Amino acid sequence: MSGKPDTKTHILNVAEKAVLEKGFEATSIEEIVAAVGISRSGFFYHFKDKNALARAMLERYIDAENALFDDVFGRARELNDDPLHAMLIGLKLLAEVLADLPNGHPGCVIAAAAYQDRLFDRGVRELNREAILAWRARFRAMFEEIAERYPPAEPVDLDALGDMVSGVAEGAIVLQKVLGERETLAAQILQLRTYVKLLFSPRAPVSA
Amino acid sequence: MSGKPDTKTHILNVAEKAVLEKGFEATSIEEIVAAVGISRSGFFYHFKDKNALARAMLERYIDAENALFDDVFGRARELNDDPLHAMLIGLKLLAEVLADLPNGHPGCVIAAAAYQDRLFDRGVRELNREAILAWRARFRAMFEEIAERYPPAEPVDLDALGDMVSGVAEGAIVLQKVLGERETLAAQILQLRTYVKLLFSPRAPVSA
DNA sequence: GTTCTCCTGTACTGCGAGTCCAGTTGACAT
DNA sequence: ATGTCAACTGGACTCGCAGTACAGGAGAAC
Repeated sequence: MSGKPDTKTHILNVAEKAVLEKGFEATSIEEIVAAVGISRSGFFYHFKDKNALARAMLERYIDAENALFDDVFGRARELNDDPLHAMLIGLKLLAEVLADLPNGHPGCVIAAAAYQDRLFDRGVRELNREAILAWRARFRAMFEEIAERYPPAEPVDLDALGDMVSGVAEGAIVLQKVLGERETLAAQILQLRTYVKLLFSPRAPVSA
Repeated sequence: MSGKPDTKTHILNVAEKAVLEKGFEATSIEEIVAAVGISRSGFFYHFKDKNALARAMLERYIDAENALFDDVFGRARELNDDPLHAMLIGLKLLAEVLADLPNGHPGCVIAAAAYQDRLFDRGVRELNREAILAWRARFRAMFEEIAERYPPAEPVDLDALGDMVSGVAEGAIVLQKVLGERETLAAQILQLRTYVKLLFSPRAPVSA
């Protein structure tokens, strides 16, 4: 396919890689344009400033994550129409996909932005917020459907449960980055899967 | 007590607050010394460079977290000698402590460092790594003791379960920062508590 | 052959990190 | 009283990077 991505996409590719490796501030425009093979002026032609770059990166990242979730949980639902089983399959697929990434998940642009807050304008922060809320809503809806059919073993706040998917992933990415391990993210997703399984699987207490 | 912390501590206090609000790079030495009321030269008298500041902040943060865990899980164990119940009490206490922080948890220096990697030298990264591994070991040991007495309902990787405590906390802090909510961190810790409860509580399948 | 998009090149401002170093101030020691 | 040491101040400097300004070029599209 694309032997040549357009320059703007090329910049985003290079920038994303560098930012996830080193942090946003630590990535200079100088090195980005060197890697892309354009001039500094060329960069500023495409992006007003670094803030615009951050915004574009975030938008792209959020879209990609949404597409990944659509794909994984869509496929899972096709495999099994039961909402609980679909969720469990989806989480397993997700863990597999994340484990198969060549160098482990590179990190989350959302968290990167969260920890370098002041660099970004309100728009960027708002974008970030909306993405997290959308994921909460997405997973909450899925858990609601499950909870209707399978009463949870413990009382549970479905918003918190929805947040847990993004939260566990974010946290695991941090751990993975710090530890330099490749398996951590998948392992944590599988822990979450076990939780969901236990929470919604039919069972009876051992004692009356 | 301390009407006057010494200057070095004062710098660390001011810097930690600023860094967690804005990110490390976005915090200038200029504004730190202005807030502390010393000169730039005064700053460099105490810290060789910003890296030294980061290292000192990390060390302090890790020590404080360890002290918090010692306190919370120590108290929990005093309240109940059963390892599972102590863990459940400890997680509840932890959620309460974190929820009671005035402005929510300010963020995690570990994650902040993880996402601004290149700024720091190997020593800082190693420090970070050791802290995460120490927490893994700490919680793993607690879960091992629990698993001996209460066979887990699902096969579980105890390292991953140990990591989950720091991981869920890290992830929740990110969510909380992005969402601007105060309850997220406590809610996520309570989700983890529910997972632990379900995983280790005695039960029997509903059908033969 | 004009116009538009996508650049290049140069030259500039301004900020913040980090260095160097000379000098000050107050406490404490002898 | 004298010396000395830790904890600073102040000023001057270098360097790297973000961002601005603007003039101009190369190629496709009409």
